[in-house]
Order: sequence, then C-alpha cells, then structure tokens
Amino acid sequence: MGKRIKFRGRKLIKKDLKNLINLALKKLCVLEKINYKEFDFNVEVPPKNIKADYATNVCLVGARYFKKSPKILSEELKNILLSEDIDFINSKKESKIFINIKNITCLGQGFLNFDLDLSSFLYSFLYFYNNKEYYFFNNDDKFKKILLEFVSANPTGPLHIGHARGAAIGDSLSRLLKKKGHIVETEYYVNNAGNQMNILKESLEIRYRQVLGEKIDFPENHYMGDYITEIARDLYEEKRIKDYKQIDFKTIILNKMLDIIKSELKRFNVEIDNWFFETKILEKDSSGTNDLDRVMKILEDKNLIKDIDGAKWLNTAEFSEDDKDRVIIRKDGRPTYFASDIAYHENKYIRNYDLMIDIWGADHHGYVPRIKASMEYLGNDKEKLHIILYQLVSLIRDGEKVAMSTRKGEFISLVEVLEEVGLDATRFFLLMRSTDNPIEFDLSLAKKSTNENPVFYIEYAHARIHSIMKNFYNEFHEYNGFIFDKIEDKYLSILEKNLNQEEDISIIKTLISFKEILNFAERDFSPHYITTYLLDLAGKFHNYYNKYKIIDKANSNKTLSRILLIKEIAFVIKNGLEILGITAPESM
RNA sequence: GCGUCUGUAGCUCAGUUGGAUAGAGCAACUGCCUUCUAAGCAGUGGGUCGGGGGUUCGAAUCUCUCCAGACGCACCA
Repeated sequence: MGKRIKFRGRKLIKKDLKNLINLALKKLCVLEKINYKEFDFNVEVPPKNIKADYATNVCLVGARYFKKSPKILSEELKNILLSEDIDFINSKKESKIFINIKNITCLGQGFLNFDLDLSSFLYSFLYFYNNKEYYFFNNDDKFKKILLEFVSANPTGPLHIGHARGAAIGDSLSRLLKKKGHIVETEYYVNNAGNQMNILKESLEIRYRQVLGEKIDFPENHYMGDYITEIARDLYEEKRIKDYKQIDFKTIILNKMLDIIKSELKRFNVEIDNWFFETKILEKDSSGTNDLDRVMKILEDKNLIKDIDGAKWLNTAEFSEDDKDRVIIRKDGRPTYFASDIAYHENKYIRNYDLMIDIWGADHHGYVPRIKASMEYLGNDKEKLHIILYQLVSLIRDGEKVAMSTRKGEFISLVEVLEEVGLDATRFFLLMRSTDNPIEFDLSLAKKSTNENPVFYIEYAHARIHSIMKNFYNEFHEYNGFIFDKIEDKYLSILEKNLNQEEDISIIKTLISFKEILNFAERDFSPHYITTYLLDLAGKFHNYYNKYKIIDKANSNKTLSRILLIKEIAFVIKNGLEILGITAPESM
C-alpha cells in the first residue's frame, strides 16, 4: 500500500524526498492558514540503530515555525505525506517513478523516518547507471574560470615531500574542477628575481671555481646540496671554459633547476599549464613602466603608502586584519617579495578569473591578511581569491621520524619517495588527510601490499572486479563483446528479483552518494573526502564479494544483475581514483 | 605576548549544513582458502570526543575560557 511519487527528470532519492516534504509543508500551511516560507532541513541516512532508509529533521527545525511540538508536527506531516488526496505528481512529459514509500514512522524527539520500497533504489540505480557522466559530474552549467596556483617552490633545489603535498592537492583539485565542467588553469610562480636567485647563482659559481681548482670556502648561507656541485661539474665537462666570468651562471642554474622541477612534477603526474616568472612583473613595457610601477601608483594615489627612513611601507594594519604595516620598497630601492607578489596577484585579477586559488604551506599563513588586504586596496574582490593552507608532512620510517632539514640539503626528495613507495601510494597518502592536519607519512606502510595500505585496498577492489568480468565472459560466451553500457527499463523486474539483499541496497545508496561527495569536495576544495569515500566503497565491495558469488552459471539473471552492480562500483572507483591522479589497475 | 591550525579507541586518523546508541584501519584475541584474486572477509574487546562554562529541543561539530602541541609574527622568500 505504498505511495508512489512520480518526479520528472534527474533528481535522486534524497532530493526527491526533500521536494516531497516541501510540498507537504506547503499543504500544511494551507491547512493551518499560515504563509509558506522555505526553511532549511536535512534528509539524511539515519544511524544504524534506526531501521529506515532516510530520515529528516524537518519537524525539529520547523517546530517553532509552526508553533507546535516536533512530535505533533511529525504526526501531521506523516499523515499528509501518506494521504492519497495530495497529488505530488509533477510529470507533464515523460516521467520516472523514483520514490515508492513503504512506510513513514515518527521516532525520537520528532524525526520522520522513511522506509522505501526496493523499487525506489533500483529505479535510481537504473537512472544513474544509464546517465553516469551526467549524473555524477554535471554542474548545471554553472561553470567558472578558475586559476589554481600551487607548488611555486623557489627553484633552488629538488622538490621535497612538503611541496608534493601542495602539488597533489592542486593537481587533484584541478582534475575535480575540470570534471565538474569548470575551465581550469594551473600555474607555477617562479621566484627568479629575488635574493635567493643571487645566492643560488653564487653557489653554482663557487662550485664551478672549485671544479677549476680554486680553493674557496663555501659560504654558510649558500645552497650546499650536492646537486649544485654536480651541475658545476657537468658544466665544466661540457664546455671546458676556464674563465668563469664568461659564464652566465644565473640563466644556467635557473634553467637547470626548472628542468629538474618540471621532470619531477611530470613524474608525479602533475600538470602545470603556466609558468609565471617573477621577472615578468618587473619587465618594462614600451612606456617604460612595469606591473609593479602601475600597482605602486594606484596605492600611492590612494594614500596607502608612506615613507619611513627612506623605505616605502604599505598601510596594511589600519584597514585589514594584518597586525602591522609592511615594507614594500626597501631603503635601497629594491622591491620586497611582498611587492612583486602584490603585482603578481593583481596580474591574476587582470586576467579575469572567477576564482583564484592559491595553495600554500601553513607556515605562510601569516601572509594571508596582507595579500588579501592589498588586493582589496587595489579595488579587487578579495572573495575571488581563496587561499588553501596545508599543514606539514613528516616522513616516518620503521616507526621513527626521518630528520628533514631543508638547509644543508639534508632532506629526502620527492623523487626518492616516489622511488621507494611508488606514485599511487605517494599521492594517496598525501591526499588522505584534511589540509588542516599534518601528515605522518609512513614509508614502511605505504610500501606494503596488504589491506593495511589503503591505496592497495581500493586498487585491489577495482582489479578484482575486472577479474570477475573476465571470468564472466568466459562462463557466459553469449555475452562476449557485450559492454553493458545501458540497462533497458524492461530489466527492472529482473533487478528487483536479484538485487534485493541488504548489501545490494547499501551499495546502491553508497554509489548514489558519490555525487554528493564530489560536491562536498568541490565546495570545500578538499579531495580527502574522496579518499575516505573510496575506502568505504571498496570495503563494501570486498564484503559483498566474500558473501555473495557474483557469477552463478545456473542463474544468468542473478549473474547479470550483480555484474551491473559491480560494473558501476568499478566506474565510481575508477573515476574517484582518476580525480586523485591514481591509476585504477585492471589486474594486480 | 599576539595570531593560525590541531587535540576523537593503545597507535594513525574519518566524522559534510549542529541531529537519534561517535566510526574506520592498525595493534590484541577468535574464525573463514578443493569455491569468481586470502593483496580478501566475518566476529570480540577497546571512548568522560583535552578540561570547564554558554547557546540549543539536541553539541565531537557553534561560542567563551583554560590546558597541551605544531607553525607563524623580517627592509627573507
């Protein structure tokens, strides 16, 4: 005696229920003679101890609005929802029946719990199976033009695991946002104008002269990494130039370092669209001014800059969250890093993105207020600039913290980690945690091929499904070449007979929610929701695999139904991993 | 001292706009390989969600305060 609710279009269960409840609220308002006003409530999966498919807190939230106790309200709403006189049918054209309510119960302080008929889930399954790309990834054409800037490490040495976290987050977000239909550019800002560059150049020059046989002490604050000595040696081997003053060490070392970084990122499966050089900000155009001059003029015209002791300070304290004013032009006339960063970010605004995301290590958090303030001063909408801060990564090997000091070249490089544990595990471990938490990257664990290691656990689920598919084609020759890209409506009755276990429904619910997970990840710029979700889904699959035999030679309908289910699991795992930049192997 | 982030099972961590009896993996113990990949599955034990106040019908989640830890407070980048 269930009530079938028809909805046209592409909404799935939760959304349909929400719409349904809203209609019931409207009806109640008419009965109570009060004006209908929308308010926010949830439709959620209830906790395990409640035997229902979905629950809503609408009566708890709406109690004050209707001036009734949640309990009474829930009884009234229940009656309206189950009454036959309300026609919720909303189907002028072709209609799909998605919700078939079996029962509604009022429990707790006023929760309404919905028990749905199996058909609700199977209709949904059929719908998203047939429209996967659209269902999971469509964004109602609300796409944005987005710039993602990340890594932007000084080109003074190889990338380490901390840079890799930023790279993994940035690249994964880029994949996610692209999948959701946005136009995304990724960018690496190269600090090639500052003091660090000079020190780097001198480091190479001194190493080169040492190669030539000069006895020079290597200065304290210079880059001591072996890679510089190697570059110096190679340089001498190549050209054999004795007069080092003829050599343009700066250009050589910059290009060399960028080559290294580019190859490391490539190896890490990270794509950078734009390489933006700091020197571009300082290049004079035909009128003899550069980006920095233009920015300075605006700020000076607005009286936001003052001279103290010959240096120029930007007044960030008075009008922003920043706690003090900041120098932007030094006493000697050289701009600070902050100055070129203002001009760089202004340049981003001029390029006209709807959203600019910067991904920084959390040790730079103090920098956020001043860069936001400066953008505001220039008349830009600071809401368009979103800064993601991620906490540090420490490496653990055999239960011991690996010492990392970026000074003196004592660090494990990204490439070394990749060589030790592989690309997939490295990316997964870096994406597994919320950016607000530091990561303890356990190298020993990441190497293991057991279920202790989450990335193997997920990949194994995917490989297993492919292995089952292979067996399926062997057992059922008549389906060779059949790819199951669509389920026809007539199969619904078959599904109803064969996907009716608790686990079937639980997996279908989990599959439906992939869309939600992607939306959360997009909203919070947090790929780690996806890692958690995939672990859950993989767990449900492994459990299912052990409990039920997918292939049953004597029952082709049962086999086909289960094949469709696991094919959809494979689709979601593959796409989830793709967003993380991780491969989904077909065999292991 | 000021600011940002963190504090959830022995360990590493999930916990979405505040929702009903707070979850997973590891570690410990017990089962499951003639059966689609045991690189797997099932079960048991394990918690005053750092402490205390406040808001709320309802708080791990919001707020205040205290405690502990990490990081940051340059005319470095």
